[in-house]
Amino acid sequence: MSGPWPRPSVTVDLVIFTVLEGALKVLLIRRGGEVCHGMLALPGGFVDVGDAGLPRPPGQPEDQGEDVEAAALRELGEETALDAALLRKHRVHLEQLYTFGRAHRDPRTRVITVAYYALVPPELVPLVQAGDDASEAGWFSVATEVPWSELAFDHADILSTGVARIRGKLDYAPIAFSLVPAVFTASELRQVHEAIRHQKIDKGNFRRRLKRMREDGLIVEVPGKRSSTGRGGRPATQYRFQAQEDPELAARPWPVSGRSS
Amino acid sequence: MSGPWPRPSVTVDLVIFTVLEGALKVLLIRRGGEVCHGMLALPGGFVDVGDAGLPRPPGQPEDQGEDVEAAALRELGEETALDAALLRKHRVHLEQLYTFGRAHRDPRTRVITVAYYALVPPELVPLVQAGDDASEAGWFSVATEVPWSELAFDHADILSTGVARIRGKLDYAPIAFSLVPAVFTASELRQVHEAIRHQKIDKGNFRRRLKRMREDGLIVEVPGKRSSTGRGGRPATQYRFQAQEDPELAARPWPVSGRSS
DNA sequence: TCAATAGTGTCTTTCAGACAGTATATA
DNA sequence: TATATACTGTCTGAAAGACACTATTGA
Repeated sequence: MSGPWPRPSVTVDLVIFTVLEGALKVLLIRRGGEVCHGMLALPGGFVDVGDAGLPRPPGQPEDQGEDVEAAALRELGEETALDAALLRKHRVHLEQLYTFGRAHRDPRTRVITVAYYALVPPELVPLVQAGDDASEAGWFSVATEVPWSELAFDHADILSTGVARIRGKLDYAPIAFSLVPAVFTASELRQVHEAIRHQKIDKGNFRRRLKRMREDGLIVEVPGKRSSTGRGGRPATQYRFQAQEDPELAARPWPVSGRSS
Repeated sequence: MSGPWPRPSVTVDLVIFTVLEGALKVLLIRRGGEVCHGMLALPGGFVDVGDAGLPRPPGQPEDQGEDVEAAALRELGEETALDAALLRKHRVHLEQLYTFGRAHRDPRTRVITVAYYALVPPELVPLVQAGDDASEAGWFSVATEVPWSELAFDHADILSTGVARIRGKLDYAPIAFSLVPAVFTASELRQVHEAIRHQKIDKGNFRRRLKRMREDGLIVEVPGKRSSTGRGGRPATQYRFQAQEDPELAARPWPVSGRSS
């Protein structure tokens, strides 16, 4: 029922975001392969599925390879040249975005891709070595620099979906905290919101939200003040994100009914 | 780079919801296969990928099979015994949920599954023939009847994700309209909201939301009144959902910069 | 008449947007 | 001093929750 049947290739593609100079940016690499040669593309690669579906001696169990999530994490490390410890330490956020499975989205062979997005804090950006092959690539401002019509395959769709996703979640999920330094000021957090929404936000109103976050224990004040810009002005209070226990862990929609036997 | 490599199997699994007797229900089928025999499972099946990855005469193009989305739609038709025309006519909602790609989630071979959820209006439920093989199966109340520990594979995770998704989208997406008859009363729509959220909603406050929907052109009044229950009481005003042009069609996050050449 | 359902109105709280004003730093 | 940034307060309106009330049907 599942052995000798034809199977698709499965890849992961990554929409890696950061915020630099007040602008939302995405990491793109220059393609070298046969197809879409020279175009810009999202980083990605094949999911390691071991020897799945290949003939093997009877009795030997199949090596099923890595989780799709693990493949995304591995690719993130490879494409940015950041090791797993750094990614963890700086709480780089990685989340599944959508699966793109149109036939012929890759003309060579059937490829289904599971897209993820990642949020890289600006402090890590100088360490990122985009693309092992060191070809022309790097961070592109989503608003002004991404050459939408020059993106390979359906990567423009994937990128659009990624931007829409972080915009949609910005107001109710801790998206922005993954795009500021570990210790941040109100202005820095606001500028990240402005970059993602691509519009100005009222200072006073944003402070009110910050105040609620503090009351809710979502952020805590950090001793010491710091000028956000360095170019003068009154120094700002600093904050730190206070990670909550993951609400998804308690996620069985209703009490388990259990087996009566 | 993509020919002779091992590939995973890819399936679609469906979380098919309806609301019956004031309760959110999901369609489960009794498994007959070798693995997880006798357990309950979400309906699903393999994505047709043509002859992808198989050896073929040089020069002959690969048959890449069907889109993943098309596979989900096809499975929905097969598992419910509803034809495509009926699904369209009754605006059955089908949307990608999440992709589950843990290694060993199926012990036989590496299987990555793209989960979709579907919303079936109650008027269609009597026509649904659950499972071609006609084994014991059917609609289970998510709150009281689903035997979570007896679900095959990781289908409990998939179902949980589906319930969480429609709950999260209930207040800002037209989820509920796909779970009432084409012409509905305020009470009927409210009961669908109550079933999904699994708690009572104040009549008056819900009416206020309905009023706004009418002002926004989201719903329109239908002439004629009808008692919701049939057991007496004052007859209710009827409404009809007014489909909007899909906002996702205008979705390029920023103006296309275009090629300068 | 009662029971059941439909529908209205009001009070309160929360929160966002707009905007004016004050406070503290550097040059 | 001027300028830049940080921070506070106030007015308004939109919307949700709680709850009391009236209206119209069938039995």
